[in-house]
Formats: sequence, structure tokens, C-alpha cells
Amino acid sequence: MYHPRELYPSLGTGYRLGAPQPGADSSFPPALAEGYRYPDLDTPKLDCFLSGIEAAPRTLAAPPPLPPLPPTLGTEAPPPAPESLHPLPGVSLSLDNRELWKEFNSVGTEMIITKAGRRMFPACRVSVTGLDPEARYLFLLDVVPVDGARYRWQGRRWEPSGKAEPRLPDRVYIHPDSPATGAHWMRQPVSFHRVKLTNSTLDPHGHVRPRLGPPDKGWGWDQGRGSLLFLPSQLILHSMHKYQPRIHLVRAAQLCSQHWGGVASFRFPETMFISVTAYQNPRITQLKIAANPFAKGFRENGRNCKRERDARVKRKLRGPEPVATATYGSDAPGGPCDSTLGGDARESDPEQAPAPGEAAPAPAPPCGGPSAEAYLLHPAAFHGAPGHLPTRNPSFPEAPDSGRPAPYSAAFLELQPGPPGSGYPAAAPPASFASHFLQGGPFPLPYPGPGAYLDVGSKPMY
DNA sequence: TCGGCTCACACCTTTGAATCGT
DNA sequence: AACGATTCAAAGGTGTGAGCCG
Repeated sequence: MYHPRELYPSLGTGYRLGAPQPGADSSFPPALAEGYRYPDLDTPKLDCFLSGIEAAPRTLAAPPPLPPLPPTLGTEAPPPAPESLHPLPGVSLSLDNRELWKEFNSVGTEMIITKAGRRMFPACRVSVTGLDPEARYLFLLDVVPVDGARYRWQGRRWEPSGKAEPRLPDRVYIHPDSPATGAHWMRQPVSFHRVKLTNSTLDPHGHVRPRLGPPDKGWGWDQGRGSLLFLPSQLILHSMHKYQPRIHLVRAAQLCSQHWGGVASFRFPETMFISVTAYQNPRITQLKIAANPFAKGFRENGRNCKRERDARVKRKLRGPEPVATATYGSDAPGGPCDSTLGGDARESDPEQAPAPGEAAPAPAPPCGGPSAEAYLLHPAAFHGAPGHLPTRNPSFPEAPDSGRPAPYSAAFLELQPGPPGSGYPAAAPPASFASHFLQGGPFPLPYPGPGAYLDVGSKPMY
């Protein structure tokens, strides 16, 4: 099977986003290569940072004509374009659980989406090198549509079956450790296993997960400022559409920094998937059950495996019987049902815990701006950042944040103009980090938050 | 009729608090 | 009193299958 690292060893295992190199690989269908250009990247995807309350969904722009769609997932072999929007020199990302992803991709990865949100499995877990150990970075994850088609499972494979639904509000998931030092990120793989996929757009606050009450079960609570802090945990997708996760690395001192020193964006072709509300390909179901520890009950010798479920149904029809236990005790180690295929099942390995001091970097000056509470009351008032706000200095020397209040929103990203013909905009509008998200202080949060997306608690998210 | 979606369910892992022993 | 190991319960993550809906 195609393996990018083998085809392009000089590029390492991570591929930055960017326009295809001219004449980089003539064997690759131009139309398909276009699909990897991610023309939407120019839309200030980052400016839509948590624009979950954006009122009008945008139609998926699809000129030029749709590329010919591959017959199945997992057969595509796009050449990576070693180019980034803003260089973070020497930074390299590799997919840590690549083998697992490849296994799924060879079948055609499907991801369940639900109203409540479903975690991705496999999760995106990457190792990063080449960061400045002293500088601080944000790790972001988003998911973008691959093409303008809707798909249907035709018994043996996925086939396009019409035009894609209008595009949903863009959201970006921020790794809860963000911002952290380069040393922190490079110490162990960075996992995005807590991100959830949903098909629900009904949440009035978009990305905000409405759990109340600091600090036990609720919003992120910045004790330093005594205010709320919001993080997205769910990315909104359409069912039966093909998506590609992307990982962005932003050099910035804080989430709400007005100064940031560049972006590197990466994607891994093997992480492409089709979103579904119920699995279509039985092979994917088997793989998920075999690899995901939470689905252990559905394995061959689990109580919830098909054989046992059928038996229970029969017993039910025949009337009550003594509970059988002997037949369930065969969870012998070493059998196929014990396999977790490694990787994601070990994400909470305590051995990978960071050093005690690492999880709590020195607090940075708080951001100014309107309060998150105010956003809750009047979310619309927080959108439409004025264009005169500070923009990124291209020669950013990691200037420390001033700590003074931002005049409107807490922080902004501005994409640099791309080179001619790169597919990037000549001048991107100021990108607004949604202010409601950015209220509060630095990360990790100063409280132990179990279970939630804000969790940066005693057990590191690796 | 059919494809897609939602929901309740049983089973499982994860997580954190409580308890106990040293 | 402090620390680590163990136990326990609650929370939450799984796929399944029936039923609903357009």
C-alpha cells in the first residue's frame, strides 16, 4: 500500500499544507491533486476559529470542476507539498499512530457522528520535532471537507451520490495544553483524542459545551481572572461526506496573544475519513471493535458479541433463565480479542506524564476584552472584528504579550499573502480568534477539571 | 419502500475519590 | 502526617438493533 514516507523520505512523516509544487508529480491526476490543495485553507479558516455562531452557512465552493473521485477510500496517493503558510523552520510532525490509521484507511475509514458528539477513533496523535524548546505554541485541529460530493455506501464501496451539503460553521479544536513550550510538546506525542464529531448545529453557542459550575463540572474557570473560559470540543460535520483532519501549530505565547510567530499546518492523507451516523462497511466495524478498548465488549469472547447477544435474545424469548456466567469467563489474555492494536489504547499511559512543573507554565498576563459571560448573553455582539486591530508582525521575534487589554477581541490571526498562483489569498482579512473563546488566562487552567474538554488535570492528555 | 438518523441498551474503560497499610 | 497502593463507584465511550422519519 501507498506509504508517503516511503515515497517521499526526504519529507519525513508529516506534510505541510500548501499548494502542490509545480510539476511535482505529473503522475498524479491534476484534478485529484487539486483536492489536496485545500482551497478552503485560504478562507480564513483560522479566522473562523470558533465561529460556531456564524449565522449563515457558506456553500462549499467547488470551482474548479470537481475532481474525479477515487473509487474507494484508501487508494489515493497524493504527493505531499512541502510548503507551509508561514514557515516554522525545521518543524516536523509525524503521525504517531500511523500504522493504525493506515489499517483503517486501507478499508476506508468511517467516523461515527452523533448529536451528542462522538470521539474520533483512531485519534490524531502526532509527534513533533524542531520546536524552540523555550517558545510557546498552540496545537490546533480542524477537519475540512475533501471535496464537494456526498457519498453513499453501495454494498462494497463508497461512491459519490450527489452534491455536498452546504458547508457548516468552521470550528477549530485547541489542544487543552495550549499554549505550552516547545519542550513540552516535543516530550511526548500530542493526542487529540478528546475531540468529538457531531452533526448537531442546534447548540446555540456552537462550540461551547454547556456545563456549568467552576471548577468541578463546568466551563473552564480562570481563577486568576475569575472569569469563564471556553473551549470547543466538537467539530460539526455532515454525514456521508468525506473529510480530512488537519493539525495546525501556532507559535504564540497565549491563546489570546496578539503576537504570534507563524503557523505550520499539517495533514496526513491516511487520516481521511467519511462521516456516518451508522457504520456502513462491516470491515470498519470489525476494525473498530478490535482496536478500540471501549468496544471490547463486542469482541469475539465478549458478552456483547453477536453470538452472545443472539443467545440472550433467544433466552429472553423462552422466558427467564438462571444467569449464565461460566460461558462468559473466557476473556483469556493473548487472544485476538485482547488486541488493542496499540496506539490509541495507551493514550493515558502514566509513564508519559510530563514533569510536574511542565503542566503549569508561568501564568501570562491576562487578556483583556469583553467577558465571556457577556458573550453568553449577547454572542452576536462579539463578532465582526474590526479591521484595524493589530496584525501579526512577519518578523515576529516572539515578543512578549503586553498584557494590556485588547481593544475588542482578544487575539487575531492574519494570514500572509500567498505567492502568486499558490491558491492562497492575496490579502486575507483579519482573522478573528473568537473573543468568547479567548477570555481568560493562560493554559493549562489552574484547576483540575476531570473529564471535560478543559481537562488538563492530574493526568496529562497524552 | 428505502436510506438515513435517533435512541435505549448492555458492556466496557477510564477516572477520581475513598480507604487502607506502611 | 505523608505517601503509595488498592478498592470502589460514577462517568462516559463503545457498537447494536429497533423504531422513526422524510
